[in-house]
Amino acid sequence: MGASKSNHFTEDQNTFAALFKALGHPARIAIIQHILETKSCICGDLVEKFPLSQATISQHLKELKSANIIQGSIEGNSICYCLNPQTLSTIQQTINVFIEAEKCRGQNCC
Amino acid sequence: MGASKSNHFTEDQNTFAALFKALGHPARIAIIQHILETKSCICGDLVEKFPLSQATISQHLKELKSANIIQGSIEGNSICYCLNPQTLSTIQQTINVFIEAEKCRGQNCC
DNA sequence: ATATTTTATCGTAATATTGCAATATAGCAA
DNA sequence: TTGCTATATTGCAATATTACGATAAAATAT
Repeated sequence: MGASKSNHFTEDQNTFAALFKALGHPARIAIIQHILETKSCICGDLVEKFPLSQATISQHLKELKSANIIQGSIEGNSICYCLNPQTLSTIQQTINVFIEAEKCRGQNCC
Repeated sequence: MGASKSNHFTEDQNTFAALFKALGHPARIAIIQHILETKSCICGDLVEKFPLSQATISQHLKELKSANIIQGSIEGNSICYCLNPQTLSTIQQTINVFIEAEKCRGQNCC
């Protein structure tokens, strides 16, 4: 026991959970904010900006990338990561669905 | 090492990460969807609906509650959990800020 | 080719999460 | 009170995540 029983849930439930999970770490939120503030996101910049090792930053970038939240392209001999607007939109829609459903729910019991 | 270095990040970054983290498990997404679909959310219902033990369900409810995503009120000798619209709204706003900033960013490098 | 720079991966340790059985707690019913 | 029902908590095992040093890999520069 201890392993997540993801096979007992729907594909959507697993997909949404994976997206939110990828956002569920302050370093990864900070990385996203850094991408938004500066034009590019080069791993080395983050290493200077945050008190995390290069290996750790690289790992967080990998997680954001495998969740399709960011995408990278080679730029010189470094890599530029950018946000993937489509994935952000998917996350936005998920939250919107929750909020709309909540509005249509009528009187809550609490 | 291994502990999250949350003290090195801003309060906002930690707050947002905590909210997303709470949504980062398929069972917790499923619980939210169940609350939205049915009028009430009583722990026992979830135990019947999902292949998880009562202890596990209770633990997931506790996490959603401590993230302020749901709130509970006593109903007979069971407890009714409802969504907290304010917290959903906070999450929505966070995503919206990301998307707006991305739109204003101009040409991406990737 | 060799050195330099930049990012990725490996190996490992510390900590956190997930899940459940067992038990505790709280409210209701009789 | 005693018993019943519903949820919470505790304790523990299995797995996952976080972090970093060391090293590898890939591209550029000399």
